[in-house]
Amino acid sequence: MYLAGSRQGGFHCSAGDRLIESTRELLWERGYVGTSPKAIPERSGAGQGSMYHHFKGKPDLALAAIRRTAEEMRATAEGVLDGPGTPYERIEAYLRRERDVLRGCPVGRLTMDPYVIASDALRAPVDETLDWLRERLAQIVEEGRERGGFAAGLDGEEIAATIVATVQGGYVLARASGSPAAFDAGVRGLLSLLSPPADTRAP
Amino acid sequence: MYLAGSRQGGFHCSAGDRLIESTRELLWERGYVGTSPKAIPERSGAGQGSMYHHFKGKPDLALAAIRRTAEEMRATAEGVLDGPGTPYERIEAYLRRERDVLRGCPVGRLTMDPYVIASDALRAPVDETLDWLRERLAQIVEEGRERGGFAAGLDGEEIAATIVATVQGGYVLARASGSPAAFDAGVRGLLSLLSPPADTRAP
DNA sequence: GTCTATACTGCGATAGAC
DNA sequence: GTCTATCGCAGTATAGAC
Repeated sequence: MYLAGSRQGGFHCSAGDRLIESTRELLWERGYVGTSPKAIPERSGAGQGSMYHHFKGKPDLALAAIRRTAEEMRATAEGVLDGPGTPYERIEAYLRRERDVLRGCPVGRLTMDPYVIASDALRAPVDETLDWLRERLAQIVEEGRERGGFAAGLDGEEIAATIVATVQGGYVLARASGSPAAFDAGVRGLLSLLSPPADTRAP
Repeated sequence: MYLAGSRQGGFHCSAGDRLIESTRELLWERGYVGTSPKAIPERSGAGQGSMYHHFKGKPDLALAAIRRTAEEMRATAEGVLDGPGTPYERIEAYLRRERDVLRGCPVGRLTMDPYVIASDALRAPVDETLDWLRERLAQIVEEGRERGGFAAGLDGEEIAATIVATVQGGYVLARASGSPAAFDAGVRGLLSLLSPPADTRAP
C-alpha cells in the first residue's frame, strides 16, 4: 500500500508514484467523474490489479494525486512570490509566469467537480492551497502599501482575492474562446489597475 | 422532435421544455459527464423513451440546454448593464448582483467540461456569451473613461476581461472554501481598484 | 507485486407495446 | 407521445494465478 506523504526513497519511479502521476494528468484533463480506474493504470503502463494493490480505490488515489498537485502548485507560486523585486514586481511575475493556459488550473479545476467538493478530504488540499496563496499575496500587497507602491486605501485580503480570482477566471475565458488571449488581457487589465503611480516606480 | 429556438406556443410547459430544464439543472450541478440520460427524464417526471423521442441523444439535449442557459445569462446581464447610473455604478451593479455563488456559474462551469470544449457546437454558446459580456463591459468602461469616471490610461477590453475573470474566478474561490466570502472579497477588491477618484464622484 | 479473468453495476440508446 | 423492457458497453472493483 502506498503511503501518502512518503516518497519511498525520494525517487519518483515506484509503481505507486507512476499511478499518482497518471491520475494527476487525468484529473487535470477530464476531472474526477471523467477519470476511470481503467484509464489510470493503462496510462502508466500497468495492470488494473496493480493499482488496487497500492490504493484502496479511486477516491484514495485521487486524494494522493490532489495532494501532490496542490503541493506542487504551492511550491511554484512560492518560488515566484518569494523572489526578488518590489511587491508590484513580484505580483506581476506571478501573474505573468508561464502557464499552460488552455489546460486550465489543475487545482482550481477541481472546484467544479461535485464529487471533490462534496468530500471534505478531497476539497481540503484545494482550499488550503488557494487560501495560502491569498494570504501570501495579501502580505505582499500590505507590504507594497507601506512602501508606497500601492494606494493607501486598498485592502490586502481583498486585492489578493481579486488577483487569484482574475487568474482562475482567466482560465475560464481562455478555455471558452479556445485561445489564451483573454487570459492575458485580464492579467494586463489587472496590472494596469494595480500599477503604482509613475513617481514611485523605478526609472 | 423538439425544435431548438422555437418555444412551441411560448409556454414553458411542453415535454421538450421540461426535459431541457432538467438538463440545465443537471449540467449546472454535475456537468456533462456527470449527467446521465437516465437522470434527465427522471427529474422531469418522464420516462426515458420520451426523451429519445424528442431529442436525438444526450449531446442534442445538452446543446438545447446550453443555448437556453447562455441566452438567460445574457438577458440577466443585459438587464443590469443597460440600467440607469454612471458607468461605474452599472459595473458595480453587475458585480454585486445577487448570485447563487456556491453553485457556480452555469455558463462558465461548462468550460471545465472536456466534452463541451471539444465540441465546437457546444462551446459556441458559452464562448459567444462570455465574449458578448466582455464587449459590453468594454463599451461601458470606455464610456466611463471619456466621462472621466475611469483613469485615462485604462484599456476597455482589458478591464472588461479582468471584470469577467474576477467573477468567474470568484466562483472558484467560493466553491473551494465552501463560502461566498472569497467571491465578495474579490469583488470588493476589484471595485476599490476601479473606484474613480473622489472628485469625479457624485456627492 | 503484477497480471489476466471475471463479476456487477450503471450508462447510453433502441424496440416495440400501448 | 409515452411507457417498460432490453441491449451492448464501459466503469468500478475483486479473485486468484504467477
